[in-house]
Amino acid sequence: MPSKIIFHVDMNSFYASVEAAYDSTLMGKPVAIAGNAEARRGIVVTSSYEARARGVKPPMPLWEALKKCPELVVREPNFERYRHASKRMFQLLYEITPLVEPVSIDEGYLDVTDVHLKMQAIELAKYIQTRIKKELNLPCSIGVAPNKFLAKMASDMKKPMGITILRKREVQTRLWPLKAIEMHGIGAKTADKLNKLGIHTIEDIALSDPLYLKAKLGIVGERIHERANGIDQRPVDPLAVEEFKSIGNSTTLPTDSKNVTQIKKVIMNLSDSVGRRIRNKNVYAGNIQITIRYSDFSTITRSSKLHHPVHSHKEIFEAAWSLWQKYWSGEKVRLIGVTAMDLVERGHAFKQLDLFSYKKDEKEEKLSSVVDTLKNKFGENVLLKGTQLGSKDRSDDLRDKNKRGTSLEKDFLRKDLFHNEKE
DNA sequence: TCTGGGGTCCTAGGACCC
DNA sequence: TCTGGGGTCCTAGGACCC
Repeated sequence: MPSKIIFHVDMNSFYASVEAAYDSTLMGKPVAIAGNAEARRGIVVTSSYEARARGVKPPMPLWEALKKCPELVVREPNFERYRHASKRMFQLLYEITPLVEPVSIDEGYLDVTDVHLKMQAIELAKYIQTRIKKELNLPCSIGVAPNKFLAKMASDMKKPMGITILRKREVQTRLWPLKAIEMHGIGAKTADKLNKLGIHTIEDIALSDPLYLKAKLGIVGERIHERANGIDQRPVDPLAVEEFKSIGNSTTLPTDSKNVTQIKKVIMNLSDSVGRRIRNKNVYAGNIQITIRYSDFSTITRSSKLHHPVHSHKEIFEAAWSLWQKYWSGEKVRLIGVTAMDLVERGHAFKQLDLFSYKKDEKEEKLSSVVDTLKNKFGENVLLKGTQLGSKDRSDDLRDKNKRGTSLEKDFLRKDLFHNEKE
């Protein structure tokens, strides 16, 4: 199979950059975006490069950031603003190809294998980066590679405003020297485990026996062994963005509390908000979950399957409240969350049999409709030879069963996980 | 004055069924 | 003479990411 050309576009310090683009007096200053700023209970979600130079980086608690850098300019997040900037950024990417997979508010993959412009990949990357800078006044880094994993690793190598090409044959020289924890998908816990096994670098992972890694780490072990060797078969999936599995809201209280009246109100508000969000998406919840975090940060989740899927804030609240009454320990609470799970689309909420029929070609239909939509929007000329119609991968099996047919137009860039970033 | 809020995927145990 | 071996569903927690 001929190799692909995948881009990973990663916005630099996205929230802080958007704020600076919006208010030019922030340019060149140490800026931090942090929630809960008055209560000083928040964390730094994003910081400008000037702030990073003084040691202020996510996810540092705000009080600590201010100690390090007293002249830090602190802004509360303005998601409206960030979603708008994000939408414009992705629109620009869709002008290049419909094979765009947004993964969060500020990053996405592009499969540009079949984009035939009279440009080399590097020139195309430069073109995209320049346009985003010129038109939105926002910096980004782009990784160029034969698959998603390598593209992601590449985009991390030069920031801000970097373009990095990572070829398969360069994996040994450029990827292998990195520490294990720098691999996308390896966090603190896994890095710890690996270190205890004497595995410290990506090279160590690549050269380990895959069966040994699998025995120690399960499927994660298998996966990191492949990735360390530069292998990643996941296709760029432009439809992934509309596949919701859960929708939830949570909040940290201004101060820890065991005041039931106050907490009841909070649960009502969270239920309202979750209800509004699932109604906007025309889905019903078959399962409601609450999250309780106590003062000592210990966190429990409790959920229960409902007899029939629900839609209204009242029903969501009732389910959440009864879980609370049943499971609250009586200790002071720090955070409360309410989440809708087992989402089913409107119209399918009261029957289930059709889940296994006529889902087969849904994905292809949807992809065609994306292509049509984009053609209407941007014209024929920009696109496309072999789009991924008929491509087969993991999404042909289990995941299709859960897919829901919400309106692509409406939901396209509004996936609500598009709320946060970290770097 | 510790540690936000939005998600996904994976694992593991028990209930239940044949 | 104590009892196999599937499989699915449900629930809870953990790891990870932005």
